Amino acid sequence: MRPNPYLVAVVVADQAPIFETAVPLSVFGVDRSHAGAPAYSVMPVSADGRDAISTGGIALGRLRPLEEAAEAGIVIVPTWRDPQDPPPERLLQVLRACYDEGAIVVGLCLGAFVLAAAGLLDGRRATTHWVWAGLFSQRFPQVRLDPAVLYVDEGQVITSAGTAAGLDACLHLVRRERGARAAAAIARRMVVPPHRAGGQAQFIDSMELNHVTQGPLGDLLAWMVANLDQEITVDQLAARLNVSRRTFDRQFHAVTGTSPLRWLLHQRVVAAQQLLETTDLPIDEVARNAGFTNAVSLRPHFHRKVGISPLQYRQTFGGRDRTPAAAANAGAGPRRPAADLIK
DNA sequence: CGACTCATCCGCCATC
DNA sequence: CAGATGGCGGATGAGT
Repeated sequence: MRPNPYLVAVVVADQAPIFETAVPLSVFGVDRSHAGAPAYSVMPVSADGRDAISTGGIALGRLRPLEEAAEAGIVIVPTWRDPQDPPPERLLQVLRACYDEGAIVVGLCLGAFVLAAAGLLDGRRATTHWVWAGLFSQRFPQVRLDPAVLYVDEGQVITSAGTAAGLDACLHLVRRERGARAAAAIARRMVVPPHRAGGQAQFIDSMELNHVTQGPLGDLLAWMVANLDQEITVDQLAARLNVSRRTFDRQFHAVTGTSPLRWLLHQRVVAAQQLLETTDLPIDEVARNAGFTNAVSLRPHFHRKVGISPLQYRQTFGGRDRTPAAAANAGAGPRRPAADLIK
């Protein structure tokens, strides 16, 4: 049987947080067809073969058997109870079968761990909640983790960063499959932006950064952020820690989930975003201040991470149009922590 | 664009 | 032995 592209199976797991679980149910499970949204239907399936107890002890019942996910054209694992807890083999088999039948498989937040365990991310790019990036890359070295972005679209497989980024991924999927108008209709009803620019690193402030990585490497990361306009080579960084180049690469990867250069590049794009928002410096000047040689080298990186050009970004987020949120973001000093913006 | 150069980065293996 | 370290080399990819 061909999977139905308008049927969305959501894998509900016992002990999984309710917010993340609710994200795909809210995007796909509410009929907004009168507002121009596509008429999806949602089928919650049980990851464990029983009712699920979620955050606050709320019971989620009337879940369908896992196997019925085979009918769905989209299968979403919205989160998982604990990244340390291996998913049941049966769940992994079902996900692989759905994939083989042509369904789009989505792992939001910790759901990326489940997709990776099923082998669906091997050799592909993916993301997950930044707190677990180190663990993820350690556990799944065959997956190319990008802990900096909100979501990664690999065609038949999509993964997203933590919590609210699941919304971005779901809306992206709607936009991709059904068009921008359909996605906008849903976003408008949910009162969220149809497309958020910038990656999840914008929600990691320097304090959190040191929290995750105390010690000499944490200091080094802080130093890198403070000296983005300098030319930084990996050999230099290794020398600063008094370890060999190879060991540095390994330690850096274990902590951040990425390689030094990719991490640095991302910080530079974020710095450029901030400068575009808060200053009127010419793009070339912005590029140099963020550590790029000129505007030409900034552009492709910026576009790849943010999705729009630096100039478009300034026109959208910079200048006099200061929403309260933008003003809060634009302040000097460390960026706001994730909680303030997501809650 | 395409060709070229060079740093990066990651698997592999020896060593501590 | 177990685990961390470091050197080597080749594929990759960024910059010119």
